[in-house]
Amino acid sequence: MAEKAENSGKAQKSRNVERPEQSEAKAPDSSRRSERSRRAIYDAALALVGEAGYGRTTIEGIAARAGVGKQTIYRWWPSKAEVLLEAFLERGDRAAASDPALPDTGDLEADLKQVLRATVDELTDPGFEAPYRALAAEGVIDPDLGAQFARKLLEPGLQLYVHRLRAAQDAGQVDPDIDARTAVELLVGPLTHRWLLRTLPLTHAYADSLVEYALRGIAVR
Amino acid sequence: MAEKAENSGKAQKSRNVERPEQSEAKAPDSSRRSERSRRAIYDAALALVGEAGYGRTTIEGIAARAGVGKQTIYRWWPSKAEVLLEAFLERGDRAAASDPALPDTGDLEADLKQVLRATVDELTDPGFEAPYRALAAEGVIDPDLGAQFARKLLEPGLQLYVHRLRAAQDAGQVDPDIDARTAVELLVGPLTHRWLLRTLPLTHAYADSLVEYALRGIAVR
Amino acid sequence: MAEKAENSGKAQKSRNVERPEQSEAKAPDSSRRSERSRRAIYDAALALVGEAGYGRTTIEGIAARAGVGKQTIYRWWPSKAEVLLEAFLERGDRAAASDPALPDTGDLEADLKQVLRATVDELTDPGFEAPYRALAAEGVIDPDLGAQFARKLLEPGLQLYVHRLRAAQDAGQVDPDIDARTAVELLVGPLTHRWLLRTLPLTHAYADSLVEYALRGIAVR
Amino acid sequence: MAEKAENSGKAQKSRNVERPEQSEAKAPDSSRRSERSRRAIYDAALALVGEAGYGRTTIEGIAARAGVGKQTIYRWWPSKAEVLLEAFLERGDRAAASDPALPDTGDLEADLKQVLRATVDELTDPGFEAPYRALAAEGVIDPDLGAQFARKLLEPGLQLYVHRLRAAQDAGQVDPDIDARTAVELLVGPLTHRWLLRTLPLTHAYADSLVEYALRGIAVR
DNA sequence: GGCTAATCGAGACGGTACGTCCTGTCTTTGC
DNA sequence: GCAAAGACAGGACGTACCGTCTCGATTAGCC
Repeated sequence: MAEKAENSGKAQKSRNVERPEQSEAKAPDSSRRSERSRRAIYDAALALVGEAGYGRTTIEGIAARAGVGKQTIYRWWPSKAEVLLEAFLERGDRAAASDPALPDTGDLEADLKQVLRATVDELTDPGFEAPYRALAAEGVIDPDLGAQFARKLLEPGLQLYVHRLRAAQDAGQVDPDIDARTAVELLVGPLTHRWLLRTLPLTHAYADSLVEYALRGIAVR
Repeated sequence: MAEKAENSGKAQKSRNVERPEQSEAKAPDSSRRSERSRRAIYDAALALVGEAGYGRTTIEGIAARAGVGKQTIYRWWPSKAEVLLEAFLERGDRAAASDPALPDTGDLEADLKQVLRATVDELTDPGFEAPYRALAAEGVIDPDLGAQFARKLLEPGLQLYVHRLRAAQDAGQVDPDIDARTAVELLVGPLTHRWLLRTLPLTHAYADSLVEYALRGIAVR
Repeated sequence: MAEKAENSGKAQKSRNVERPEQSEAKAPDSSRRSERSRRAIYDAALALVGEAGYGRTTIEGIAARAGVGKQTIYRWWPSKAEVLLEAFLERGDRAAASDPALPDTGDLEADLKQVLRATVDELTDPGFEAPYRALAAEGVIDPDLGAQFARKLLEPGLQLYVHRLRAAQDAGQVDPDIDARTAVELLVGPLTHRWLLRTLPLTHAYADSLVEYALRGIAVR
Repeated sequence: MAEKAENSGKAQKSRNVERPEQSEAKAPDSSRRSERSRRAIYDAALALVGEAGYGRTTIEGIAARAGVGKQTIYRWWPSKAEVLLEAFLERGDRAAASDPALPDTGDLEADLKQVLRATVDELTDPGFEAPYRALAAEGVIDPDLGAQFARKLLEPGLQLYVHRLRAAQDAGQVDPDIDARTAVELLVGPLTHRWLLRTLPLTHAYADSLVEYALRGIAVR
């Protein structure tokens, strides 16, 4: 506990990192930004969250570990959470780029089971879990950050499922009247539910059951 | 964001709220506890979380608003999150007690749609949402609190669904080989997913779709 | 150089250390004040000013050296300068108490020469000089502090001279029409001038000359 | 209070403003110096010290107000105090040049009273007082700056008094055995004392008294 | 009259200290 | 002996400046 001052409301979020040309007040000049510092901050942030947890990770701590002045963090990010989000995206882009699509062997059930099992493994991987949980939790509270979290981190992954299901619909394996997006959530929603809320253990068997039940729900009648 | 010092790990300090008699060091005598202060603290905590958000709610603030010494809070709760959890339980017990079971009209689909729609309404009710989100987020990060959150707040509700589904199985409306618990998560998982992660709006139509898809998945073949 | 934020204008000076009963806003309860911390802060402040100079002495440094939280300093003093002023007074009270009057051997010139020579020695004593200069300089800039400096530190000493001169007037050694106070300043003004402004070295010979010239100026005609 | 980092000691850094040709490292080429910037900096420095006080005047503030880069200040001056000192000298040179000698009507007492009264007026003139006090205070703490302050600002003025007194000695109005320099300090020392240390108000009447007492002290016997 | 080198405005950088806020502990006083 | 009150050591917050460094863009002074 013991959070000090939620920045919600300050709202200079998403300031000008992406659109530096239209700022009204006092935008830093991103063309002169130190790439070295940016990377060092990402590394320090991810490392500290992994070691100490989100709540015990401080901006001062990140700055010190990165060998950077505090102002360099405050200049470019509006909050600790956004530092972590960008750090995560930077890392995630590589992962996403390396495997841009879900497998399609023609056997939808086998493909989905494989992917959901892999997701279970990822969500229980210690190195991945800590910062991801931290971000998710922060997004639960802060609508602004939550929206970014969903859009930048979650949606790209969900769209892969949507494409795979549409392919299955085209192949006549899934009811064409089904909304693919809702069907995707039928799969990943329960998984996320167990992971976030810790109601029951997250296992491969559970992943398999979900695929089976969900596919029955969306099968061609 | 901007939480200061996560209590993660510190939380399992004494836990003598529930078992004050076996404590090792110096348990306060709960028989002399001020009921007046306890209630005032709950009220203040819920009010402040609603007004300022979880992160901007402080123990000092709760104490001041409740007209109570800080030590009175530290004496009886190990963390800000647990104060809020108990405050919520206190309030929720009344709600749960007032309506202890899901409706059973014989029409499973109609019953579930009604309940899920009501859940959607509850999750988007401003007075309810703020502290509930705060607790959920805290539980996402803190395994200890998360376990309590799941056990005390979530499970009782989920069990109502399980009972209703078992009744439907007994009535031959649902495949008897289906695991009722997993089926429940097929319903509430996606709902929770949208609520927590804000991927898409949470609507009655979505609740209806979930019921339809899920029921097809668990229907008698 | 590089002073950061002069407190002039903030003006919550002389808050309630002396009159804790009439405060309007949020006066700390001085009856519960830690004597231990107070003394440690005085010691640390004087030591640091002596070692590093006034400008390089920081509140954080004083707090750290005294083993005290910063807030304990901010709670009781409005500025670094006032900490030092009180530290100095605490020390000075003992000195003043030990020798409450100027010598009176009947020979005014000899008495004054002795006292002024002693003053020269004091003003050039390294341990005494650093904090005294620091306070004087701060008082030069800050009218509020300067007034306190004059009233609490300077005036008591000047009054000793006034009494001695009045005794000399009563003894017929000094023109009774002379204003004793002005005569005192004729003696100590030039001394202070050389010390503060460093125009020329401060020596016993200079002290003697001042006494001679000044006594000629106020002698019985 | 709240000065941040006194530059004491750092001040003798390069001093290449006056001797740019012998520097060891990399002296800036003063022939290419921007006169425009130099004046703008002086103006900004004096204005800010007058408006906000010495402690709240920052190098960044001077640069911003002067429309100048920070480095332009750091390139040519070793400290904030020296900027102010030079700004003052620039202004003072004009004043000194316009009236290079004390009046000599033959009536020493009248001449001195006139000059001391004028000094009193100057020292209480708001526009003059703020930066002059600031410099004096800085010189009280920083020996290096204090020496410059005395040599460049004070001594020229004091020498005018010395010359006038020597003239009076030659005219047989003052004891020829008196040290003129000490006699000058007998006059201006007490005045400065009251001004710097704020013991009592600085008035024309006080100036007159000082002249009278001092002249009696140095009169021909 | 073009070349070149240094100064210029600008401002990002690694730092330090600020003064505030809150933590969790401890002590005093009253009930 | 719990409670209200609040002082305490500690530590992070976000801000303000420090003095250094690095960017183009003038702008000399020398060819």
